[in-house]
Amino acid sequence: MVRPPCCDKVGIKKGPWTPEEDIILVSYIQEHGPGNWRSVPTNTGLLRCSKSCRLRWTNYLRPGIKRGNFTPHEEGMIIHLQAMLGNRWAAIASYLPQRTDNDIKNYWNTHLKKKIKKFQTALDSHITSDSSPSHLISKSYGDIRNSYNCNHSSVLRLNQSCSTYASSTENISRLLEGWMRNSPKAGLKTGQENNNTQSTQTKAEQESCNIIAHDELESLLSFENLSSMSWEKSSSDSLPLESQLTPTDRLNSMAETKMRSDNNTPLTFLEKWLLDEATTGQVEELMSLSADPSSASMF
DNA sequence: AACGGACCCAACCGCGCTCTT
DNA sequence: AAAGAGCGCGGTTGGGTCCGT
Repeated sequence: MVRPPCCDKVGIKKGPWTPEEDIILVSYIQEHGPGNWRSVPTNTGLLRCSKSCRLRWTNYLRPGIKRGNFTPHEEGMIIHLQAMLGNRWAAIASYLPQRTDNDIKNYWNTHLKKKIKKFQTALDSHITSDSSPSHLISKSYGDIRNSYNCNHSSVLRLNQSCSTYASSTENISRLLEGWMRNSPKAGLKTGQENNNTQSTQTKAEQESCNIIAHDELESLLSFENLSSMSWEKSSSDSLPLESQLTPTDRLNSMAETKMRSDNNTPLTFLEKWLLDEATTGQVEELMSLSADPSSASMF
């Protein structure tokens, strides 16, 4: 079936979205809700194809999106889910409701892939010289679990507090803020400003965060390489179906799953892992653990 | 200050799936 | 059952920014 790309039509605009376009799109979606993308350009007068509108909404304007500054916990989740699911970014993103698949994909391609490659090289050379003591492996496993528990808790909090359109208003106000500055590059700046608004971290702080993340990554991957293979398949087998759910559906599903677990109904290993909140209180301990170079380094 | 390469990310492209007619 | 339309997903790219020289 050969179809001309919708964006090839004459009069369809390409390139970066302007704040004006963003406001039009957000206003329209606030009024009519997301969906029926075909009608969006027609009804709004936007010179964009439906696909472009959908992408702009889902990857940028949608409420509740967190941009930049991936936490070590998020990194851990992405790395592990990627190992289980492969490059199924939408499925991975469904476990991180605040993140878009595009964001995760970009982060993977620009940061994590390199880190893993670098680490793999180090691991290869390490394996040839020495083997990892088992107590360190199990400690590492505990770290990852805590990491997930922390993230899961925050996800649940997000779900409880997330008010879709209130948050969208916040997006618009941020857009307007950028627009009012009337910069010649306002359209391109918006994203950066959103980033900056949400993050007060300095470059140095981000760097130090990256170091922590890398330490955690190392312990994570040591587990990945040495301990996870046996359950990987059974876990992933159950995931594709779940991945079709929206983040909200998933959270509800996870809550239900937790209830099932209370009734001793079998869970997948991943579900158990994600939902076991018995050690949630150890999150702070984990954070100090992650920041402590002596505890993070296995080598 | 100027330049060039590296990096990052928003946006686009193309494929495949699902739903409708 | 077949064709077309709409949508979602993953891969890729263009251009802006950062950073070292």
